[in-house]
This record gives sequence, C-alpha cells and structure tokens, in this order.
Amino acid sequence: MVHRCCSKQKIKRGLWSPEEDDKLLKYVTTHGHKSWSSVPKFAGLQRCGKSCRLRWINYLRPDLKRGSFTDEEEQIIIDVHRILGNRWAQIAKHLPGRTDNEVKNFWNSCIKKKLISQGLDPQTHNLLSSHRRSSTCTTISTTNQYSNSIFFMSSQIPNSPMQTRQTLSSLPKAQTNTFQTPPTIIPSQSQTPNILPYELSDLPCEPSFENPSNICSSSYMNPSKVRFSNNENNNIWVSSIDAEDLRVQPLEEEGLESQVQVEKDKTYEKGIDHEIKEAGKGNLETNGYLESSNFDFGLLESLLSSDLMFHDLNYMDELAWNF
DNA sequence: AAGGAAGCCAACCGCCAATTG
DNA sequence: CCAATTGGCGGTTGGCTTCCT
Repeated sequence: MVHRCCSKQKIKRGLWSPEEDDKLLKYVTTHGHKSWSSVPKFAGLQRCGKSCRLRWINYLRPDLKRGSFTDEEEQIIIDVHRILGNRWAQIAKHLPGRTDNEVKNFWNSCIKKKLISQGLDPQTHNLLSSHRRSSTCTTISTTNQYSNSIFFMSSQIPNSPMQTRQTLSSLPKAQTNTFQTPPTIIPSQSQTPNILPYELSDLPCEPSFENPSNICSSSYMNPSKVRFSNNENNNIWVSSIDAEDLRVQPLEEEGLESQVQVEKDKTYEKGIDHEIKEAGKGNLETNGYLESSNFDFGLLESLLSSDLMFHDLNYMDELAWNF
C-alpha cells in the first residue's frame, strides 16, 4: 500500500541512485527540510517525502558515522537495550552518528546471535531456560557469572525506622566477570536511614520489583560500589555506598540534588523524559519485568544523559550503575 | 567454477501520535 | 472538535554480497 503522501505523485522506489542522492543532498543542505512532503517536488525527485526523509536520516546526513560498530558502541547498545527493549531510536540517541536503522540491523545481525550463543535471551537479557536448568538460582556466584547489574526497589520512606527485606532482581549481562564473593552490605546506623540492609546472596534469579519508590543499582563490573537513588516528590538525591567499608556515603546531597534536577530539567526540555517513560511502559508490557511499577524512566534517562556519569567514571561502568 | 545458503542492510510498510486547517 | 496530513518509529522485506559445499 502506497503511503498517502505518495499517492498523488508518480514515485520511484527502491535503491537511490547517486544522482538522486546528489539532488536531495543539495536541496536539503541549501534549503533545509521544513516539510518533507514538499522536498521531492522542489528537489526534482520522483520520490515520496517519507523516502527522502529516510534517505537523508540514514545515509546523507553529514554527521553520520561510517564504518562498523566499536566494542564500546556494542556494549552501550546491549546495556541500553536491556532497559529500553527494542526502542531503536532511543538507543541510537546514545550513539552519536548512528541511526536507529543501523542499530536495529546491527542488533539483529550480530548482537542477537552473540547473546544467544552466550545463553542469554536477547529480548529479556535473562538466561535462556535451557541454560538456566544447569544453574542454581540461590547462589550469588551463579548469578554473578551472568550478571553485572542488579536492581531493587522498596517502599521504604526515607528516615523511616521501619525496615523490610529487599527484593533484589538481577538483570543478566552478556559478559562474564571475576567477582566471586558478594559482600554483605550493612549500612552504618548513623548514616543510613534510607538504606535497608540486605545481602546480595538473597538475589533471586527472577527479577521482581516491589513498591518501587526507591531505586538502587549496583554493578559487578565495579563491584566495590553500590549506588542508591531515591525520587520522592521530585526531590531527587543520589548517594553511593562503598561496599568495601559498607558504609553509605551521601554524596553532597544538596549540590547533587540540584545538579540532578538541572539535568532532569534539560531532559524535560528535550522531551526525552517523556519518551523514555513511554519507552519504559512499552518495555514493561513487553517483558513483564516491571509490571505495575512506576519505575522512573525519566530519572533514568536524566542520569543517563547527565554529565554526572560522563565525568568521573568509565562510561560503561556508569551505564551499569544507572541501569 | 557453479549454485545454493546465509548474512547483511537499505528501503519499504503500517501504525500511531502530533500537528494543522 | 474533527478530519486530513505529516513525521516518526519499529517491524519486515527483498536484493545484493559473501560464504560454503
């Protein structure tokens, strides 16, 4: 079926010729593309506007990066996909110069197979059932072998004396690591009214989120640290916990809070927050991981795009932190 | 060397949401 | 407010290339 915008004109289809590319490139670089539907007419192309747009975005745009994906880009795709699922446009935003189509093709042709060969479900990033049979769900070492990230959420009110057991969930990782001995994290009483004690050995294999007013992430890529974040009525604070001394270290709550808020505001300006939330919804529906939760993908995205994560630490570590 | 299979990727399709008149 | 149009996105297809037998 021909798209509505194409129905009124005689349109050419299929691969673009160098001459067509030249026409489109010249027109868009000199006149821009206020309305894609009028581009083919003014550029002298027998194509529909949609086709012109696609050709520009996927091939002619001057800021496109050429060549094969780097290992770093591949890891970013895997990490972001773990959270967003098949939101290729969103994933591509984290890879400057790459298009959603490119990311999608790379995923389908390479990454998917790689994950499957590692015994991971490319959609859920969980162990495939055939691989799960031979593994034990109750030991951290088994979970570690395939995971570098954990998430948990709780309903705990900050400063509340009430403490309930955390439910941890693991999100598998497409690479192995050498972290073997999980620390038991017992926050010091004076500093940790918001953080509940839990043991990593309590990690279940199946992800489960309960009352997600708090979000916590940890990374086995960087097992010495655990980062906690909390979002209460738009007052966001982020703190990190050093698992080696097992004490929570609030990270300059005031300053960081405002910094995060600034980043969040920026994100709102771009409308990304909403997009990520929407993306999150879709992913939840698809994967069934976070059903009935209100996981804050806005916060997630603002942290993702925040200078916070790019300045101090290795990018991949930070992705793991914030996911 | 030839032919079939598999892989890759550009482009299309169809749906949806936003915009416009 | 509503219908038409447009832009954007994810899924899919088909043709070209590479690999294997």
